[in-house]
Amino acid sequence: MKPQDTSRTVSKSLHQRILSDIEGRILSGEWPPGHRVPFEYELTAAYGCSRMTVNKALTQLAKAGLIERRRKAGSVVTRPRSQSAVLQIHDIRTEVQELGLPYRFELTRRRKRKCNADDRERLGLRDAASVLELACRHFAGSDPFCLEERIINLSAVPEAEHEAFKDDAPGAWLVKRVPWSTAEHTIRAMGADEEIAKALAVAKGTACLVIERRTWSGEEPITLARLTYEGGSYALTARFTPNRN
Amino acid sequence: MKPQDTSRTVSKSLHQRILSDIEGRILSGEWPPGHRVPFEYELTAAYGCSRMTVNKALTQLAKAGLIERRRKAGSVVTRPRSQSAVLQIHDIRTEVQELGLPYRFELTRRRKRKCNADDRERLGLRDAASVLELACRHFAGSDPFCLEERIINLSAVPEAEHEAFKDDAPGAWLVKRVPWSTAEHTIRAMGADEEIAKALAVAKGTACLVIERRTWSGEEPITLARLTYEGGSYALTARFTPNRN
DNA sequence: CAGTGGTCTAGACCACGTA
DNA sequence: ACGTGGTCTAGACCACTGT
Repeated sequence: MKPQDTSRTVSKSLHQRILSDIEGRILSGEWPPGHRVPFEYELTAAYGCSRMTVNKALTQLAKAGLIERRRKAGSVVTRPRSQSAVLQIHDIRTEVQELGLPYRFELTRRRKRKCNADDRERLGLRDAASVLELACRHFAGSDPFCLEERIINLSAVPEAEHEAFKDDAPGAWLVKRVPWSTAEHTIRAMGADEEIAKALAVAKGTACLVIERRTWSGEEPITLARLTYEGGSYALTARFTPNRN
Repeated sequence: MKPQDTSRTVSKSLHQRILSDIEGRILSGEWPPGHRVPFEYELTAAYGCSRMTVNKALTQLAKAGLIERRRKAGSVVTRPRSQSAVLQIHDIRTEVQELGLPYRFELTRRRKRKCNADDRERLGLRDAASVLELACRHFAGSDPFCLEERIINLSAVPEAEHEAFKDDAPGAWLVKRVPWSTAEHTIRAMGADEEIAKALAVAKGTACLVIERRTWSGEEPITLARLTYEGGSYALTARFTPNRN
């Protein structure tokens, strides 16, 4: 591996440049999950530095969860993690199954369109990028559990355009394919309007928990999802240990 | 500084032991905010190791935000951070003032009592520890903004017993004094019952956002807070960049 | 100016896990 | 058994910053 162009990233320390280089290759998809990262001695040769320096970079990447390291076998790029690792939102299928209920979902809307001003503002899209607009209902047993409305940035995830979302719901499908680096959640309570009341089979005005999640890979926006849960049947848990290792 | 007793923490690497030792002194309050951490060369002598090893520990503590490092001046223990650094819940006073509204709060309940079974289960208290039970209304202008119900573990924070909470609301007071290491939030939507409707001056059944926050310092439970906001006027934002530095 | 942290080196030994 | 990562050393030079 040759060091990437680092003309923009001057004045950083060497181990940080090595870290950024590798992180860039992983987030860009050049090194997909399962790809073997060069051994320490290979990086040592590539960057012309000592082993301690590349070790520092690789150790940090491992702590960040981007790679897994094993003696003798070397380091490999990790599969994209579910968001649950950070904010304990499980994949909805898992959530439902942990309640001991059978899970199914149905896709209720699926169309490709140019992004509008609202999308651009909320997801930070540029110009007239294409997005895939989806809606989906998740069921726990025979009851609607969650209403999902989502747009996917097709310039970031072009393969979504021809995906039928038969086996995996859009969220689960994305998590499997796209490594994300930043997620922002906005959470609020809202009385169900007519449309939501109908979709979730609750009375109009019922308190609902609304979670909007925006996800980026590096600087590139990936998806914007709005999940609406009936308030009484759902709570969100987030546990933090600030930055500790 | 002498290395702490590490009989329980065998088989950890040396830099991890150094890190744990210092972290323990900070979280226990033995080294309060502003306290100067020993220089690297002092730790080198105390632990009989090389400078790289203590540097690794101190660098991690700085990344975790427990200490701040400055050349020539050494490292000092950081003031306890507001939770906003992690989950962007600001101190309520700040939240209100950012809306451009005058802030005030009133304490509506304050009593010391033995903890009951419910407290023990929810906060992980042991035996018959004493707790301080508080309730508090926060106002934005003349409108109630948030209802806060809280218990504080008096064995962890004994000085709370004689605190009047005149200038600082209980949450702000705690953040200033107690360094926390872990926080867990549970978030749900709930229709306002009679009591909440009255306290927040909204109609019964209005969708409200309820945040329960449990906080620990190391293993010791500190406080359990329940914050209830009127749904339409409030949203919570959390942004994550998983462990990246 | 002097003292501290930031970074890096060129070695070393060991533990672990795979082959 | 052997190759890799995990850890540590005893130096070094430099940048920053407070005095």
